Amino acid sequence: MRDTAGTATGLRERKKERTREALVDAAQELFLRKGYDATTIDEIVAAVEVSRRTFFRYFAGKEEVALARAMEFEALFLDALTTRPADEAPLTALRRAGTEVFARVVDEEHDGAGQEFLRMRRMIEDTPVLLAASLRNMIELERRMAAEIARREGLTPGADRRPALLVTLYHSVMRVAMDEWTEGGALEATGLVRIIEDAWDDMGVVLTGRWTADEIPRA
Amino acid sequence: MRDTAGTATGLRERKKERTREALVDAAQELFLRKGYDATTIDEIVAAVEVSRRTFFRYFAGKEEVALARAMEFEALFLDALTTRPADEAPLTALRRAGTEVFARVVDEEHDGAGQEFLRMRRMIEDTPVLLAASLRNMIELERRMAAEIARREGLTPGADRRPALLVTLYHSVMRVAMDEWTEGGALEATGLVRIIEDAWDDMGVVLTGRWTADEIPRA
DNA sequence: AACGGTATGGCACACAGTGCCATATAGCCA
DNA sequence: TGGCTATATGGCACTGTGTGCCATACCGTT
Repeated sequence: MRDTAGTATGLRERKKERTREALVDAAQELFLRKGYDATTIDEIVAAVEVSRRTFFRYFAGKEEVALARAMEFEALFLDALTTRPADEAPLTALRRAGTEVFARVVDEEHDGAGQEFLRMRRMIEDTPVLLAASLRNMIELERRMAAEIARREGLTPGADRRPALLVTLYHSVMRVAMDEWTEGGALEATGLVRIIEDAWDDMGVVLTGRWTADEIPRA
Repeated sequence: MRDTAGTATGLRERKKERTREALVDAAQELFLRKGYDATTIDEIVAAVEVSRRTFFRYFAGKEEVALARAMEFEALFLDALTTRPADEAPLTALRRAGTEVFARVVDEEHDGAGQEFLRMRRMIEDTPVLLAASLRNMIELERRMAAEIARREGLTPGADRRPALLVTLYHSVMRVAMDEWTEGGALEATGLVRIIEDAWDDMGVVLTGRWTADEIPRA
């Protein structure tokens, strides 16, 4: 998940990139070992030998450094969606972009990346302020994805609510599936794939099946 | 939306309740007038003539006092769901509980309650930290609602994922509908009802219609 | 080699939030 | 009525986050 922006050009740029990565890595290590709240910014900057003031020039706050990797993931996801073939149906493009990026981040990279990914997710989920911020990021990602779906379908941005509904539906299913997967402590990606497919089937049943009352009720 | 917990018994209890209400009201007035970030806790407690230390005995922080009314609303919603007739289908119970509580809070009460409700929603949506916290509250509400749905359907709590999917689907549709309603600046509840129904129809199309690729894709 | 833009460091400060202890007061019992 | 006890409150000191301001060091360029 490193070097997302590609190779830096100047010496200054490279140093900045290294400092930023060092801060994220040191912060994550501390967060996972001591917990988010128990970790102070002073400890993070001490580990990287950077001043406190400099930290705030790289990140707006503690939240941002904690969610840095997650935000990179979201950026990759959005990129993958943008580069999906135009003839794919919206939901198909969404799902394939998701699995594509997920596989690239978790399976690939150095071993243990999947483990760290899962541990970070657990920590975020267990830290109220991080959970809140990550949900806010999700909403923002949904907005951008909906805009992209609208673009690729040739719809005028705010006129059709279907892109927004599709994207939020996708994230809803994914969240329920991820919760179930995480809760089960399962680590194998194949288990997650199965859960996701079952969840989509269940969602179909929930919205259209007899379980809701033979039809979508009119209030 | 006041006196949610019913009439207080002792003199002490009543005074506490009055202090709490005064703090919420003063805070909301300041937040709406000056903005959330620009309002300090010192200003809030000065308006109610209470010490800073006391404030933190009523609320865990600034966020909590800002979202106090929203949390009361959520509690009412959950209550309404719990008292819905058992023969209603889950989604029907959910939608009727929602409209019921919404009508009670916005239409009823003193005039202008709808206006204030809308202004607070806008402020929360425009204040990053409040938006984040309110989304976290939503997730928590979803959990409790899913548990209630599971209970009324006689399902073993963690075994079936349909309650979770149904509840998150409901909130997804409502969020898209509310966004659209708020954005349009519409104030009439009838407009919202129409948007909600249309959104449900669109969601049906999105999940099952040809727009997604003639079927739910298999990854 | 000198210059200009930029990254950094070191304050000082405002504000949120917490722990501790002293004081005041409601509720209760003799 | 008078006193006792539990509880609510206020005051204070302290930690930690986040920001504005200015001096300094360094990269990149001419």
